[in-house]
Amino acid sequence: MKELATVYNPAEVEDKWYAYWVDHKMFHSEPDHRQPYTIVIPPPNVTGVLHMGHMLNNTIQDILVRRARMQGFNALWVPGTDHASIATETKVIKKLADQGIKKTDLTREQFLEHAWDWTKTHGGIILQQLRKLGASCDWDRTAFTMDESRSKAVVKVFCDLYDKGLIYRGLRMVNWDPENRTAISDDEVYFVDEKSKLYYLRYYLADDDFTGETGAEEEVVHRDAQGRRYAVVATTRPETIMGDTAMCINPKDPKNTWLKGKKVIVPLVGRVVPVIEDRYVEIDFGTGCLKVTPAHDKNDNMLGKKHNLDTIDIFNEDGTVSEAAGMYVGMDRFDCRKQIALDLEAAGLLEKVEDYDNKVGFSERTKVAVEPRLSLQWFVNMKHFAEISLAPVMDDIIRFVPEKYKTTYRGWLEGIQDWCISRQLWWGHRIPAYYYTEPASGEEKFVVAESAEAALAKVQALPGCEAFTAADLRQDEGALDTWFSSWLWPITLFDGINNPGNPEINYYYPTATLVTGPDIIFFWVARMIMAGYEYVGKEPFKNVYFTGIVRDKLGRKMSKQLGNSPDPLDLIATYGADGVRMGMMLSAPAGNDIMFDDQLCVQGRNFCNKIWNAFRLIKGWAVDEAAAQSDINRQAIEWFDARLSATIDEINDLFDKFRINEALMAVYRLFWDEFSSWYLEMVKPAYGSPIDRPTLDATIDYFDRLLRLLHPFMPFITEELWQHLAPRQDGDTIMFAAMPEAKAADAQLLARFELAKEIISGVRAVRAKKNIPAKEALKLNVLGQIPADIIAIVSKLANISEVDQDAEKDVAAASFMVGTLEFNVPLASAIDVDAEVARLTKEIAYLEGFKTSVEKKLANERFTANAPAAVVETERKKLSDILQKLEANRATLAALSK
RNA sequence: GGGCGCUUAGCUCAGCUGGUUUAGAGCAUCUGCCUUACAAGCAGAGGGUCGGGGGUUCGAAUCCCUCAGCGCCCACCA
Repeated sequence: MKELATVYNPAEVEDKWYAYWVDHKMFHSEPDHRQPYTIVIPPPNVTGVLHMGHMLNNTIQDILVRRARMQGFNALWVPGTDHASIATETKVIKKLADQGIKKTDLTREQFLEHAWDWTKTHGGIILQQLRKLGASCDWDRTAFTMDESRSKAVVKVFCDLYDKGLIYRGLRMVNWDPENRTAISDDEVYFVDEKSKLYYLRYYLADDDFTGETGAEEEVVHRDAQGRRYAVVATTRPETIMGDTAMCINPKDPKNTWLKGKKVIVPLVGRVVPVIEDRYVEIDFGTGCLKVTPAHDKNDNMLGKKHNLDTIDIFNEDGTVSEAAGMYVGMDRFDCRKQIALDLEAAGLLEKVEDYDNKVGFSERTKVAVEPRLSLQWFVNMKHFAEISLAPVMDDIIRFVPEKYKTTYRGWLEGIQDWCISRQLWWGHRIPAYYYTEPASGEEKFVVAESAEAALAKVQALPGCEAFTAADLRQDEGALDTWFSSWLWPITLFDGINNPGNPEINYYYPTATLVTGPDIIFFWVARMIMAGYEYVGKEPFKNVYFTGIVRDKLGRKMSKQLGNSPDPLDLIATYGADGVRMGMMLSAPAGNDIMFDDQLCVQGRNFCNKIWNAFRLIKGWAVDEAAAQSDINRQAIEWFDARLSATIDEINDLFDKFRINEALMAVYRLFWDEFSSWYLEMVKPAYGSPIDRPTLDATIDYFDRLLRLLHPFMPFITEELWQHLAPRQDGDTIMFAAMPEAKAADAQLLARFELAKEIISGVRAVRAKKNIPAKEALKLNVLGQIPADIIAIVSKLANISEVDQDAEKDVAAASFMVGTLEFNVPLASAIDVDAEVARLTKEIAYLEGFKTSVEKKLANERFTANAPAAVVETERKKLSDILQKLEANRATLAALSK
């Protein structure tokens, strides 16, 4: 290896090693005799670009999969993309609009051609970006939710569920997105608090039979100047009055009793509608009168069904007013609201307008206000699926990390609604339902089949339909919800639907861990569990690790509008992929949002540099084959061996708990503090001197093991250094080097070294305080005894020329204590008596306070009687230690004061 | 409206089946060092009484109640 720069340059190594891994197919997996460890990527939108959320998510997956690979598992991480029906279709429509093309001007085939073009142009960019991050995906297996294999499976599942009676078609109130002109599921709607208006409208009594006599009802009846009676209805949506087919009151509402059995006139529209009674109406809201528009409100629809009301759909698919409304035809719903308010006002039918805070549902994709709309859609009956998917999560067969999401999951399953899976979109899996006209009745009927041919065969088998041709069948125009393909992802990646029980699905399924955000726990996680049990009979994954949301350091969600989201590729260019990965992981406990700050990447980059320089040091050592190993070196090796084992235990435990950020911190400290600051300083030969062979070999071995521990977190720098640490051959890689395992660590040995470290720090503190250069050797007096086998190490690292055990107190010396042991450092210059006195006085005051609290505790009979013996014993030990320390400090103080 | 979670050093977080020397880590800060691995560094130091209040207990950051603030999820009040 050539001369190494003092600063690590990631740009020089990252692409090189990624290409090496790919060229050697090191990410590729085939079933074999080893235990599998499978991760399926949450497929990003095919036309998406990498954002910080992906960075976090994929870094975690890569860490898990690389670690498993090194632990001897047959690790596989399958990549792929999602066709993202609505999102992609929206983008394509927008792009076409820029070219002056309207979707409605195109045929389905023409539109799909544009969509595929778009997909091919922008598709997979994100997968290229993942390579920069170091993602060790098996690219040979890259899948797409709309490729042939996945599409076939989706259709097969649809037909299967239909045959099982779990999919049905029905006229239902759905959430309608007028922008994309499609139904969307409940989960794709988000609610926003809006300052809106509450309009109070007059509904005059039809056939007012008022005789002029006033009765008890007088005070609650509204009359206009002519004495005509009317009811007042409060609504936020006056534009829907054309769809009113009733007015509803609560039968127990005393102030509206006079309306019972009456008919009222819908303002402006002039339609006479009945007053119905239903307990659903809140007496205290508004006037207690509710206008009922069965076509445009979920609850009104429920009322309509219950009371047999007409349903008048007054909106077109795009949210404009329809012919059926009879007025304002063609006007946009929101323009109509403004206009109708003006017209009502002019007609004297608007009582008043109040400010009102309410929630409005918006389409997640198009950000357009959702319109409740009655339409024929396809649904999955979820009751069955809820039943098969609850227990495995509650019983931890599928483990959720963090656990709190089990509650969320249960809550959703318990209140589950049928899943609307049809979308009036073209980009997606087309619904395999085929319509035909039944000759006998002239009614439209349909069959569900996996192909047009199969559908035709089915129809031809029906009486009177024998002569049907393909031209007599018309396939459903709609497509399926994207999640209807995603929920099969862990199965279809191994062809488990088309080819059940094949060797791949048997081997790789169930997968190990799913890493995803809690925002799609219902959309995706829950449904994969359902599909897993339905189609494989087994859980799709054993663990689900929910990541948090990546926020900026001010806690704001990263967004394009705010411009607070860094470009991941820029970050990688600046800090290196390893540095960025580390920055992401340093503050990412499972399920907690992470406050991302470039500073974290700086820390990651600095750590790379630290590793780099430790390597430079070791590689720079000359070896003396004949030299004997010193005691210091032998002890340092023994100690680090124990230290390493203890940390490996800790790391394993942390990984079991998915506390990955803490595992990283443990390796970080192991490398930086224990290895670099302590171990290397212990064995480092004097400048220009060679090192002995056994120590060099041991050090290289430790470095190798540390690189392996670090590799899942920082794949590039570890591969680079591992390659140069020892002679390697083409095809060698740290990726498959075994993850170091722990041996039993000698606790006493570790304790002895902790004491040595504290003594060394004590001496260094004296130096710092007295401004004594490190080069100047000092003498150390121990007022007692320290283990003989740490003397040499203390001497080397603290630059001590002589250690005097059982020494007498030296008043002129600087002193410090480690535990109850006192140390004196004789100084050439006089010590600062005033400063020492002040220090000791402070220390004594502290110990006195401490002593009092412990004594109080021990004097309490109820404490000594009730507390466990061990606890009382530690309190006694505490007290005796305090007394010893007090005595030592007091003696020093007394001597100084003489 | 219901449910869940959070509030510990300047920042981000551990600790919370109550007791392990009157709370730990990383970063940041301060002081001194360009000591031939690393100034993207080395050595040393300071800093919190655990959101407020009440309770249980011999003993509480750790359990209970309550108040306040923050966040998330679910829900058909027009």
